Amino acid sequence: MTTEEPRRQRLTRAEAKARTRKLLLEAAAQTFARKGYAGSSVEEIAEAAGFSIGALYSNFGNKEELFLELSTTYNADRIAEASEVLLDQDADPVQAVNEVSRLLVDAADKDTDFSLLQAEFWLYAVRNPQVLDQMATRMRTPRAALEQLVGKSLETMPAPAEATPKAVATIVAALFEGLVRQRRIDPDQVPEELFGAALRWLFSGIEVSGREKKVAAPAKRKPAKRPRQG
Amino acid sequence: MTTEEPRRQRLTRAEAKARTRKLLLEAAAQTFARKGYAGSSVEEIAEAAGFSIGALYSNFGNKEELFLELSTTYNADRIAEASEVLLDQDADPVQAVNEVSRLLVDAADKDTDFSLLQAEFWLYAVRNPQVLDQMATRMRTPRAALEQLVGKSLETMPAPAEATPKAVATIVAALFEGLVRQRRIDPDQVPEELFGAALRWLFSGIEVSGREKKVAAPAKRKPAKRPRQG
DNA sequence: GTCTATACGTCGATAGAC
DNA sequence: GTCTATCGACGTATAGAC
Repeated sequence: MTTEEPRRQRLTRAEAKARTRKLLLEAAAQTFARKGYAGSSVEEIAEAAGFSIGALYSNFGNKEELFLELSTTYNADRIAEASEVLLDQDADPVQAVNEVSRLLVDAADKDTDFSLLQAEFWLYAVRNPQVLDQMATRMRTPRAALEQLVGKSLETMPAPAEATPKAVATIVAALFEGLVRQRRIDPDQVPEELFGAALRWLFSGIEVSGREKKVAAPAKRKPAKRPRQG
Repeated sequence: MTTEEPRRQRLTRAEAKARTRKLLLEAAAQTFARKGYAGSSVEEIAEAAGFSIGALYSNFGNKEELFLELSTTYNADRIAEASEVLLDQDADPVQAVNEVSRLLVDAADKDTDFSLLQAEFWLYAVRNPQVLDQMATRMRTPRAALEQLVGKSLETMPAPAEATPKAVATIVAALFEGLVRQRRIDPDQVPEELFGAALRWLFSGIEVSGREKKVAAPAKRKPAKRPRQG
């Protein structure tokens, strides 16, 4: 056994490095969240992962590349989870929005690093225009999922023309983000129910606005909907 | 003239220092916004203000104290302006909310440092619990002003019991903050009208929710309102 | 009250051993 | 592929001249 050829002991060669990368990225997430990008040293990150500085530079070009790769993979992971949940809702679309918001609040409370990292990513992007485009692009997938969910809700009501899925999705996302942030400063001021209440009021308001204007010029709607299920 | 006693040339002694402090704080705001707290050096700040490192340390204990004082004075200034505008509205409370949101969007677009600094303050506060309390305290004044404005709007409609001024003010603040942030990443996705639209829908939704429940148990209200004006 | 010079530490990144 | 040792640059904060 011990004299076996080193060609593939277990599949160690490539996998060991992948494992190191993963551990380094997790340590980076923790460290960047706690100390910020500029406030975190590569030594700190490497130590938190149980490796040395050399191992870090063997896996990432430099500190900035590590940070940018984290901003990609970290969000990609969350988005994968969230998108599944968002699109897997068969129940009332309106109720689904409520449930989703509940799930997101839970996640935000448990994963205390999340909002900190998002703030770091946002700051970095705003300060580095070329990264800003990347971030806008990455946000497109989860945003599309949210738009789809919101769109389904809007179809159940006589929404006004201004209440496009895109516009309402933007409002919902902003609302959520803002409330999570406020909640970190003063949890008592932002109880869990507030998320659901805000969404209910928002959609109720959209509905009555649509009703007041009667049927608000639905001419642009494509008639070819529900390609399945019929 | 030149041999005159130096007791008070103009009132220079105290005022010169105050002027230096002010210039340093302005330079600090700019630098912290552009580079972040940890990413900014005291030398950079001092240079931007046209002074030396020594002058900075002569006016502030250290980098952290400069940052914390900035977080106080900077917000105090904005709050003073905003509060005036918020409480000076004699028009329709509902319309006033719209106008205020318009003003705030304008301010956010012009003062590009604002949201960056707010993000820095928020991150610093979340990472330093003792500072978090200070921040929560400082936010009380502007929050009270917003609550008052929101409260006036709510009095004009049959709002449900859950729609307290405090709760709705929290939602409005979160909405605004979230939209401003989104707008920095992708301005096209967050047009100016979206702020007003979101607020109209929100308040419309609150109104119909209150109407559906008829008069929603206003038992908790203290009868001793309007101590003046009667 | 402000400036110049400097002490002292830390950080990012590299080179070479294993 | 990872670790240890180290270099050069930069950062905070202080001391003393003016």
